[in-house]
Amino acid sequence: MRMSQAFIPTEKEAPKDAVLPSHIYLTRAGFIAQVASGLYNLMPLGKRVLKKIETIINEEMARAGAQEVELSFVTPAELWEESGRIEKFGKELLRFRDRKENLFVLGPTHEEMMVNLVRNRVNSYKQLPLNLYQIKTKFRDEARPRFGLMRAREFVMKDGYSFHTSYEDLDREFDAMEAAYKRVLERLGLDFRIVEADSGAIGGSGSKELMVLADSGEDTLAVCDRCEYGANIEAARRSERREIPEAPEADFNKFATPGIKSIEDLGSFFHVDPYYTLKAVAKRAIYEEGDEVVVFFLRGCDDLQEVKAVNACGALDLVDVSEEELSALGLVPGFIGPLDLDTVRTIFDADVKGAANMICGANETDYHFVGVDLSVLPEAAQYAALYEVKEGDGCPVCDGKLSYTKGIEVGHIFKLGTVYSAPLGAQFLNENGKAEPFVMGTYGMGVSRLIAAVIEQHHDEKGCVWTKATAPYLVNLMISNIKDEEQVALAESLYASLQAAGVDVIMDDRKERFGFKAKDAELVGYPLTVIIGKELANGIVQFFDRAEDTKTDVPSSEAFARIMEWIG
RNA sequence: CGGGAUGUAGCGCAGUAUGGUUAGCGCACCAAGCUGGGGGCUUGGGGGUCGCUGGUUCGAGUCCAGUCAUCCCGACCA
Repeated sequence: MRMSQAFIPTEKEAPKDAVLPSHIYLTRAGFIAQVASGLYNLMPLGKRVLKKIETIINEEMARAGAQEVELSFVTPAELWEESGRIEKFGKELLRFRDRKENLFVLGPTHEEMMVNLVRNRVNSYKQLPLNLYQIKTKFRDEARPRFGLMRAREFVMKDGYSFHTSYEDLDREFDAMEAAYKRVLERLGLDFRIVEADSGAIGGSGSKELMVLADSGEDTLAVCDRCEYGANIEAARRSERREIPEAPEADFNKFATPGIKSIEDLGSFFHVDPYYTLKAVAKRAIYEEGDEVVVFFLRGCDDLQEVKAVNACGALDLVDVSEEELSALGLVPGFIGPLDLDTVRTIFDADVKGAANMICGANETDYHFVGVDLSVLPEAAQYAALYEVKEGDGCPVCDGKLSYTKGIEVGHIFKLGTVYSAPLGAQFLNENGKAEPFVMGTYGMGVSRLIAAVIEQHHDEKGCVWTKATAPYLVNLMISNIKDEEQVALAESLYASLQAAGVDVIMDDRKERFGFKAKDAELVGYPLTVIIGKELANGIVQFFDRAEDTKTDVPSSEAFARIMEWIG
């Protein structure tokens, strides 16, 4: 491409609405242009990057034996009613009627559509397993689109679905997809982590997220400093505690604790480690039908992880409860304890099961119990992991320590089982001629989000720094002075040779000054800019490596060979 | 959906408090010339329903009401 003819509208100033580096630079460098909230046009450079990512995904999917399809973007609402998700997805589903008044939705994800495609077409175990995917525009009417391509309403996603006769076979495919996704991200040149994730209300036995590590990531991850373990904070686990504080000596007793409501105060009042105090967190659990107050108990040194709490009580959501509501249930905020507490549902963190020497609220204003042995709790008490992992906690798989980092979720794979196939009646006949629902897996990857993720991870104060695999053009031939015939001649010759060699090359043949072109090259972020300028008089051109931010002199006669060598 | 802010040329902004010539500035754009290694200079140009609707007024970018849009914080996010 000749830059003099290219549509690459770069801008000196960032749009005032942009906050994230990816949003700022992709806009300034002429990759994307916003149309409305959460809607973006991709300009030529943006489209080229998208295609590169798509190509890599397609190659890895082909290698993994998945087949590409393309499902219609507009999907009949009946399918969503059939699966029951039309309510669940709520306002994120953009609905509309056609001229015959039939209701449709713009697909936010395509489980229903894919199951619908396969059911009644695949009806024998002999036709399984099957892995179908597409790379397609999706639409989710997000309550709050933001961060440019990172959280847009319309976006491009690779979504794959696999169909199996058994959970064992699903496990095999799940692992294969994890490996394939890993290769995709490695090829893109990204620093990432595959982490354990919350499966959400959908359930399923396994769920992993692919996280590109970047400070601007919206997810908090707990990662091990020694091994590969990583998990979304919502699902993170830790090893058994090794250092248990010395236990306070006290017989069971009721103690006056005037005004001592917080764990911190309680600890200093009794001079005990918060480990031996019992924290009570009351929430209102919202169910599909009805709601109730649930009190979660955990050690004072731990904090409640809300997603784990939601899963533990099977609620759709947890909301805060007012002190008045608690009082109405006979609960005394600041003094809530588990003993003889039968007016509300309670759930205990597994770590307090059978704990002794505990201090807990007495369900009476200004009183706590000391020397409590929680083995007195009824057999039927519910225990679950409720704690949130903290930095410094032990890794659950090795001797390492966990620390927090931020990640951008660019992929999510999980084992669906029969969650969709059963309600949608998608079945096959097994070896015994008996009908069974497909066992399914689903594998998503945010393709347009990956464009932003690359820049979040690879940029500096001057602009984008594309990786070799994602760059819109790998090599930029910059003619310093377009009036210099010698410079033009060399550039033209290199341009032709590189094109013939199949290299993605662009030539800056604009009638602009050196500085302008240099700034532009840095902003757009071509991995290699070959500066053909005044040094050519001495037989020298310069290689500007964007990622390394270095300039290297190269004899002009060796330019082509050295470019090919640089590409590798 | 709660809280906050902003809409003036393609982009970034001033002007609005206290209504009053022809609505300004920088960048970008067009023309000519100079310049040619870090977004260069000079001269001359083009480009505006001041988000929209209604109201107050002799007169509204400016005041009032409504409305739409966009962004930020939070809630939400298979």
